[in-house]
Amino acid sequence: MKEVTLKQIAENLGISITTVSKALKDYKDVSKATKAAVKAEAKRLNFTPNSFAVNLRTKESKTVGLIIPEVVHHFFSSVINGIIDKAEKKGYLVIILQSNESYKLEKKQVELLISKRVDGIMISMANTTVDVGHLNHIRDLKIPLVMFDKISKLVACSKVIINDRMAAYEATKHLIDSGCKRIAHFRGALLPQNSIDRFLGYKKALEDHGLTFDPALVYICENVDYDNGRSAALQLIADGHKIDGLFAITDMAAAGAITVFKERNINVPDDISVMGFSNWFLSQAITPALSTVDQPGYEMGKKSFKLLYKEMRAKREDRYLEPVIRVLETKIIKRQSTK
Amino acid sequence: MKEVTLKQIAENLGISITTVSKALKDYKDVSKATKAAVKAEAKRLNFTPNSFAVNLRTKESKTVGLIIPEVVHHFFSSVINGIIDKAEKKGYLVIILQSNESYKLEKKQVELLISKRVDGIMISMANTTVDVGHLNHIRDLKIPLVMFDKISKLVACSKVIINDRMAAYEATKHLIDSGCKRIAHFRGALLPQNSIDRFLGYKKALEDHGLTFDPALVYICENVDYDNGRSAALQLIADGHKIDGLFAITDMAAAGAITVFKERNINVPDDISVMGFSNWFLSQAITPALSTVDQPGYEMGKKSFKLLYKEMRAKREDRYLEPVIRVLETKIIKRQSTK
DNA sequence: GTGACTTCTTTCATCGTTCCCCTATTTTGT
DNA sequence: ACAAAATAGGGGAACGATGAAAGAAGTCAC
Repeated sequence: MKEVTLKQIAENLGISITTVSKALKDYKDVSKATKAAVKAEAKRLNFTPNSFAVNLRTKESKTVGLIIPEVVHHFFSSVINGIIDKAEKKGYLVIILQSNESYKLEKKQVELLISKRVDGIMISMANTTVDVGHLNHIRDLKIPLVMFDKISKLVACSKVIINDRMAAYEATKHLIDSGCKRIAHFRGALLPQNSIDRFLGYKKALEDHGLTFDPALVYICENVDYDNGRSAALQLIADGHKIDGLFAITDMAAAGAITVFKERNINVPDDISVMGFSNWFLSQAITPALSTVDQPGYEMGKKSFKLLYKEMRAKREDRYLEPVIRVLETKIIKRQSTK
Repeated sequence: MKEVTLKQIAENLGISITTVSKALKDYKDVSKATKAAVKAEAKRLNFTPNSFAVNLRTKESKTVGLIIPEVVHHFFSSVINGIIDKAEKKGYLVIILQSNESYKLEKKQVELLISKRVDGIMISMANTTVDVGHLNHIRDLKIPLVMFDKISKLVACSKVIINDRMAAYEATKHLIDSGCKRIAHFRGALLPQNSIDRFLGYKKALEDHGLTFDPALVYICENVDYDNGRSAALQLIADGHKIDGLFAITDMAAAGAITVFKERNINVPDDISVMGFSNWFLSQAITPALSTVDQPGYEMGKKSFKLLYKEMRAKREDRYLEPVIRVLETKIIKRQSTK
């Protein structure tokens, strides 16, 4: 039960280790006969190169790291899907870490990936991350880095995002187009940029279409989940606001609100039209089916890896690549929760 | 911009590489003074051991592989969550691959992980996997292996599962207890054992409670998703069966069925009570909220890694560990879709 | 003074590949 | 026929860390 190594094969065939190595990699300076013999013996012994040794020599591990806030999340798991699909095709494996929205953990994980010497890193920032020193550290070490979705302008690396502001603008416009005059907004916490951008898009859409923006109609959902949506909706009702439209920052929050409306016999969409954001499974399964903004998670994952891959290749060839920013298309999905 | 190595530190301090190595690992045979000097210099230069070299020497990478059918899936992403949380605490990283329910891909991925020399492998089988040669190959190589959820009896390794049969029995019993007399079942495809087990649990519950099992009331959902649930429900109605209960193999399928029932003005739970399986987000967000079986994904992930960890430790110490099977508790979650 | 012991440090061999740089041998050109 | 070039293969030093074993230096006892 010994490990099969190049040495083993070389001894069996009475040739040098070098020749075996070259033969297996189809170097031109080995004769066909030798190559054939080596390959046959390698197959016979079921030889697989020791990747630890290869890593050490080549200084590459064909492994990339991915840090995301949460795994159990429709959008992020779609991104993971896109990343590992694409990565596998290019011969890369993906190590996944989740920051649980914690800056401290995120920082530690970055260091961990660096010490593991992954060939590249992809990250979507935790909400609580304000200092980006750890991310710039990655750049300082010349490790390829790509950020997606939750990014920071303070890090000069390639990024893949959607235009949150425009998407929110379109979502709000859809509500306006369908006749809504007083539109509330359930926004996220103050920190992640996406939450701000979506809010700004909402506000801009109102202003551009002759509706006055009323800050009282904006509610904050700390975790943008189902329960948050419920409580914001309850608060909205308790506050006695008469609205005919709601744009919620996530589908979960929208779903929570819809449940509350149903409980209170408020008809969706006749009394209040509701727009969500993300297009999770959920949105088609609830009643009424939720109109929402499709956020292309899988595409984002694929694109992110693609950019990372280019950077890794450039690095290998000692080239420098100017960071690029890719903005992916979103689209409005009209279902039954809007007219 | 050179890499910092032991050699570097040794030269700076005018001592040998070995001493540096030992000092950093707190070997007892290095003087305190030297240790302090080495540590100071290491910190000053920001030294991190080259993990490639360490891997090669120690023949360990502190990395484990995980193969699952799908990432974008509430249950599996919960398992991932449990695994990487636990793994990280023990200093292990997790490489995730998804088989997309394909046997061919799964097999390739197993070989890939073996060639990458991960310290252990965790897997939940693809539905289409019947031959388990690739899994036994893992065992032959003495690589620690743990299977979870979708397992095979033909592989002698540790496993973490739920008792699908009993859980389905309990779910069906809940329907019976709430007064249902004619209970339909939306089952999964023929292949994965879970699907069979749940079906058997359903059948047994009927028989044990004096209800006759009617094969005509069992519908097959190929992908057990929302659309499958819808079409099965439509078929059920078209077939003209009068039922007062439905046990669907997944929450998604149950949600699809409920939508159809609502469209046809069939009241849930008054006319038909519905039970799902898994307890996804979804189940609390739809109307009526879905009664279901809670499947502890996070726990399963944690437990699986724990078992793998034990095996990896045993291997390092050249001990042999008898495979164990852990059966996790499920519980019935009563919501509004059942009486 | 010499053997026996500590205590600290170095030497050396490895892990398994890769790749630069040689040496033979054969082929080609003129 | 002989220099130049092409072909085939081998030697051996890395890569960076580890650890068994040997060496050096100092301490102590009798």
